[in-house]
Amino acid sequence: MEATVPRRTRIQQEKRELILEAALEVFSANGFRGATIDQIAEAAGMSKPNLLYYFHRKEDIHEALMQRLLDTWLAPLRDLDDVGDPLTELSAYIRRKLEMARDYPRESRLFANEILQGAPRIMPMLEGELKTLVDDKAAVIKGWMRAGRVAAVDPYHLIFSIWATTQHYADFDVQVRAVLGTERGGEERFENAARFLERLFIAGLTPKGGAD
Amino acid sequence: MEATVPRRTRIQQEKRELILEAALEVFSANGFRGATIDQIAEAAGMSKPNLLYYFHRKEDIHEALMQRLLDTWLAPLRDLDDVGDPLTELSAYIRRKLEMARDYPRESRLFANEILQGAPRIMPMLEGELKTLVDDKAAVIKGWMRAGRVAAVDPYHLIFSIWATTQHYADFDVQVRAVLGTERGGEERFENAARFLERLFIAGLTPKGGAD
DNA sequence: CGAAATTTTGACCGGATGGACAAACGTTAG
DNA sequence: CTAACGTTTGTCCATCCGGTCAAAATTTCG
Repeated sequence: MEATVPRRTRIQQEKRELILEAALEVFSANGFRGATIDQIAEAAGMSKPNLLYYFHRKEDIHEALMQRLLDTWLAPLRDLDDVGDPLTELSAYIRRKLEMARDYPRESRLFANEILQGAPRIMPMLEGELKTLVDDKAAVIKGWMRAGRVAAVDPYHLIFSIWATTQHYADFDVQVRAVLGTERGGEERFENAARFLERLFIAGLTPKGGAD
Repeated sequence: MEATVPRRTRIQQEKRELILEAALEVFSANGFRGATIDQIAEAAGMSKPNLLYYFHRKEDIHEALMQRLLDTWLAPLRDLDDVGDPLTELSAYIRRKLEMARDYPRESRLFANEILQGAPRIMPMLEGELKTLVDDKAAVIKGWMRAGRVAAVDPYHLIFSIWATTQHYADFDVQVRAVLGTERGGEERFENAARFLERLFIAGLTPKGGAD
């Protein structure tokens, strides 16, 4: 009797890992339908039947990828904590999200692809886990607002705008680069973005005088 | 001798229109590779060979769609004008962009799909027409900043963040709905978003005291 | 070593899909 | 009426792609 998820051998573990890494590359660049099993197999350095020995269906790969990514992806929001200075806490959240867009653009695009297509494969997670988490954190932010420590705005749309602005640098990367050009579009664009976003949100969230 | 783009008959005009409308629906929902000519033909109420009589290749449809959409899509930014109050001007821009996300979500998703895949078919436009336009408007905004009429921030990232936040409500619509739930996710979500975004950007752009 | 279990692969299948084509249909004008 | 032109469709083809299968290669373990 083993644990709930007993990956057989060490080879299985490694090969599944290899496949998921390759699949992340291919899915994020081409979307689910645009990606082919052959592409993933080649990127993973194995034959198609061999890949299908580890994941029986294309959708299984995608599902496994999603499952693992959701935790990583939502971690920054989970870490948004009630203790500490609200503005510092929110600043840190924005910075972490932007760092994730910079360091894990494939993950961001994978999600974006899935959502754009109507989230056919992760809708239950959106309505369940994600909604619960956001409701929870929105309540935390609302608490700060009631205490006058943060300007009173809609916490849901605040979270949406943080997602949108940060993930933009991963999802729309080619557009950002094209517009900034070769000189201004180097790696320093993330620092400039960080500076801008920090300023934008801090200004928008700093409570007015001593109202309420 | 006709004009540069002489659509032969009136029937041709109408049918091409019909096809592009259907293609917008199908491409925006499934992406380029995910969309099939059969789907588009069915949505347009004609047979596949008939459709191919008007557009010889699938890519031709996509290209025609893009061409026509770019003008509409960039119109709000083009209208950003040097005259008038800067904050009012920028507010109007944000509002118009959000209205477009509400009224033309398919167009937004079509672009998002294309950019996400690396913009293989519109890269020249991004580096040419789009970059020129943004450079132009960034200069206008910079002028406002030099005059102390708007807080000094990076105008490029300002534009990116306006794009990101507004288009988010079209591109990530299902996620927004899922998180807001059935009650808060009705049509009033756009009004709430407008209120929030207006406040966020106005706060971020209002110049400090009377510095400089 | 050698049998059993695991892993890998070449060959193949069926359905989907982009596209070609010629024949049929309709419309217009002499 | 009928020739000419524009439009529509049924049929077909080649390729791609997800997935199967049996056999071969490799690893594991007694």
